[in-house]
Amino acid sequence: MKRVTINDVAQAARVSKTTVSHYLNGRYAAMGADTRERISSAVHDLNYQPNVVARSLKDKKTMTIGIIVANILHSFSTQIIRAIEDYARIMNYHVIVCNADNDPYKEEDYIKMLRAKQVDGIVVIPTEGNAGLFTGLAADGYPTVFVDRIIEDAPVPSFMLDNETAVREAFSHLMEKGHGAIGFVSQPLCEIAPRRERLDMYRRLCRKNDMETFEIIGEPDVVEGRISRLADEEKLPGALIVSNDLALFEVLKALKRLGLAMPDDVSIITIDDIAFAEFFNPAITAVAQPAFSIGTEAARSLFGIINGEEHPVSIHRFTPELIIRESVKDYANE
Amino acid sequence: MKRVTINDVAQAARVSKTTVSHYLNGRYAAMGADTRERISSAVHDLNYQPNVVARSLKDKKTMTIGIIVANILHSFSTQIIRAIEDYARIMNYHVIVCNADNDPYKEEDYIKMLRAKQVDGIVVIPTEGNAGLFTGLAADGYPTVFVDRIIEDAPVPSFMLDNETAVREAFSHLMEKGHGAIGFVSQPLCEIAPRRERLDMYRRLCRKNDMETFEIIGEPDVVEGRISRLADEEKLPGALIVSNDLALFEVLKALKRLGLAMPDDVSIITIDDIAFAEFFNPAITAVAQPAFSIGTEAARSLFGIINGEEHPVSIHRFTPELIIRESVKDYANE
DNA sequence: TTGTAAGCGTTATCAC
DNA sequence: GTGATAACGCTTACAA
Repeated sequence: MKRVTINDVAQAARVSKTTVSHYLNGRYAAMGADTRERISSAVHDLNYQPNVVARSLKDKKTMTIGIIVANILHSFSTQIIRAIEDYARIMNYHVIVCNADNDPYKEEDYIKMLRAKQVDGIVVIPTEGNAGLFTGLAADGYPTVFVDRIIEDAPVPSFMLDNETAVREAFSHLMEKGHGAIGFVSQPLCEIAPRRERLDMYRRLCRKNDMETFEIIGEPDVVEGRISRLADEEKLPGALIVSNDLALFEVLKALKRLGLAMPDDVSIITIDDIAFAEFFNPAITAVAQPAFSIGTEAARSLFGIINGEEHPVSIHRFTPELIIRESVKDYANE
Repeated sequence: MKRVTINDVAQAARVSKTTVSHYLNGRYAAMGADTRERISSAVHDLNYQPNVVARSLKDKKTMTIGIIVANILHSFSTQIIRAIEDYARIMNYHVIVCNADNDPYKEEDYIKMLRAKQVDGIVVIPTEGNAGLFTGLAADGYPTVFVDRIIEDAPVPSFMLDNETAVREAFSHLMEKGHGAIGFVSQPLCEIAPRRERLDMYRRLCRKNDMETFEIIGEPDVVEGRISRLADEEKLPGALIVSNDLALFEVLKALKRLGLAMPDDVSIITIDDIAFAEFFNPAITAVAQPAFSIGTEAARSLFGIINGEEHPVSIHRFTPELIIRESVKDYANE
C-alpha cells in the first residue's frame, strides 16, 4: 500500500513542497495561476491525501477525543456516545470509544493510552476507584469532562441527571395514586454517585412520609430471588421504583417468571426511560433522563475547554421528565 | 499543559535520547545498571509518557482502527462495536466509531478522514451508494472488512447472517404451527443486502408453498398505517415475520394502538433477537443472529489482514438460532 | 555501553 | 511568487 506524500505532489508539479503546502492550506493569494493549476492536477492525479499524523505532530492537535464509558451495551452510554459523536463531527473531530466495564484498572489503562495518543480531550463516565487519576488529569490541565457520575474532589465539570428530583417525582406520583408501600430496586451501589443519590433520596422520602423502606439491591440474579421471597411472604410492596434500565430488566424477568401482573399485583415506575417502555404490555411509566442533551452539553463543554475558554468546574444537573403510562395502579380514584 | 518529551528525560538522566529510547523499548540487554536506574527514575519523576503520534509517524502504524456503522443506536451495531473493541483492546488497539446514518456522503467523508488519520484498518457496515469507494479501498490494499452487508463487486471480506436460513426457519416454524397466511414486515429495502435477501427468501417460500404474499414495507410511520388498514379489511395475515428490530418496534406499537393481541390476533416472529423479547408479554419468538460472534470474527479477520496474512475475499455466513417463546399461536395441535 | 544523525510528512519562518 | 530549512517527538542504523 504505497502512500502519496506532499513530496510526490511537489515533484509531479515541479514545485517545492512548501508551495504545495501553501496551496493545500488555501493560501493561493500570491500564487501563479499556472503553478496552482499544476499542483491542483498533481493532487488530483495522485489522489493525494494529507497525512494527519504528521500534521498532528506539528500542530500538537489530533482532532480526536476519547470517550470512556462503562459499557457501550447500555442504552444510556449509547445515547451519550451518539450525541457526542454528532457534536464532534460538526467540529471535524473523531471519537475513540472505550469500554472500561467499571474496572478502575481498565479505565486507568485507557486514559493513559488516550493521553499517549495525544487525544485533545476526554469524556468519561468515571469509576470511583480512580479519583487520584482524575485529579492528576485536572492538575495537568488535560481537557476532561464527566458524564452521569461525579468524583468527590476531582475538579472536573460533570453532566448528570438531577437524581433527587427524579426519585422525588417517581415517589410523589406513586403517593398520589394512593400507594402506601413503595420499594426500591437497584444494582449494587459500588460508590457510583447516581445509584447512591437515588437510594438516599428514596430513604429520605420514606422517612419523611413515615413509610417503611423495602430495598432490593444487588446483582441481577439476587434481585429475582429477593422479589420472589418477598412475594412468598406476602411482603412485596405494591409499588416499586426501579433505579435504572438493567435493574428494570431483572424486575420484568422476575415478574414474568413469578406470574405477577403489572399493575395489578405490582406497580412499576422506572428511572431512565427505555425504548420499549412505550409499547410494553402494560406500557411502563418512567422518569426519563435527557441522555442526548446530557451528551451534547458535555461535548459542548469539552470543546469549549479544548478551545481555551474558561470553564468553571461545576456540576450540571438535568431535569428529568415524568412520563405517565400504564404500569402504576391508581388506588386513589377507585 | 506542558508535555514531557524524550529529550526532557534524556536531559534529566544525563544520557542521549537514543539511550532513553532503548530503555523504553526494553533493550536493556547491554545497558549499565546505573544508566538504567537514572533513566528509570527520570521517567518516573517527570511522569513521562511517550508520544504515540510521533511514533506513529515513524512506524507508519497508528494502532487505531475505524468502525463505520449506520447508527450506533441500533443494538446490532452496538454489539458489533463492543465485540470489535474487545478484540482491539487485546491487540492494543483503539477504535474510532463513526455513524454514517446510511448516508453515502457521510460515509465517504468518514472513510477519507479515517484514511487521512492513517488508521490501520476499517470495519464498515457499508452503504450501497459507495461501491466505487470500496473497490478503491480494496485496490489500494487498505485493510477493510464488511459487516452485515455486502457490496456487489467490492473485493472485501464480509461477515453476515445467513439470511436465507433465518427466513426459512421462521417460515417453517410458522407452517409447523399451522399458519396458512404469513406476512412480512420490513423497513424500505434501499438496496441493503440483508433486507433484500430476507424479502427474496420470503417470496420464494410463499411461491413454493402456494401462499399469497403480504408485504408491509416502509418507513416506520407507514408500517402502522398498513397494518391498521389490513386489519380493518380483515385481511391481516395471522402471522408476521418481522425483518429486524426497528420494524418490530413499529409492529408492536401498531398492535398496541390497534388493540390487537399476540398471539391470538396475530402471531409474530422476529429476525434479530432483542433484549426485551425474553420478558415481553407475551415473550417474542425470534430468529437470533450471533451479533457478537460476527463482530469478533470480523475483527479477527481485519487484524489478520493488517498483519499481512493472506485473506481470501469471501463471504462468511453465520447461522441463526430459532428461539421459541410465546408469540406464535399453535393452530396445528389444537 | 552510549551517542550521532537521518528520517517519518507536515507546517512555519524567512530569505530570495 | 517560490523555495530552503528547521522543527514537531520518536526510532534506528551506524559510529565510537
